[in-house]
Amino acid sequence: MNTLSEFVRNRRKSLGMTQPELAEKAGTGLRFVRDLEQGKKTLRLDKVNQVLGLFGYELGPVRQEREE
Amino acid sequence: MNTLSEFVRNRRKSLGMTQPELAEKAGTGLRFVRDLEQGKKTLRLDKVNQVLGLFGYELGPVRQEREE
DNA sequence: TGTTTTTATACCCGTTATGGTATAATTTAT
DNA sequence: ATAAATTATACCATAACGGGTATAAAAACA
Repeated sequence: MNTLSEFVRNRRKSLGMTQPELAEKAGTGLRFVRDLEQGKKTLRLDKVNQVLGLFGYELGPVRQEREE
Repeated sequence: MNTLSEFVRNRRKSLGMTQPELAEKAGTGLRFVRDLEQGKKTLRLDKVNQVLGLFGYELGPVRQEREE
């Protein structure tokens, strides 16, 4: 389904972090981290990259996944 | 450098489309397509995906490129 | 079971992305 | 070279993202 939100949540948990901790380290608001993990589609690119950067990742074009 | 903007521009040109044509097919504004190809960092995720979808792509987490 | 921690939802509000339009700059073609 | 097509830049208006806060729900734990 939504690989991005799942990716963030899995990475965060595998590092033993809470949402507030992730938001603090990424320099974003807590609300944003929650929207991200909830699969909100209208997020801003730079904010998402702030979070992914903590994991050594960033947003880039990938082949479309099958929709659900 | 900015793989996303380069990706869009290359795909668009390889399909022989102009920016207005791409915007029209993607259902976004022309200004957005221009911002995208210019490497604007604060774009909205869903809008970028509207464009990438035309090429069978979408945004997803990828390993970070060297910033240089 | 009850308590604590974590996550989800709801609200207000400042900031800003987007779309549209117009104009300038650049590229391409003749 | 000039002319046409394409792309870049600038401005305005509206919608909505993100931050903050408070509360509710859920999960984790003893």
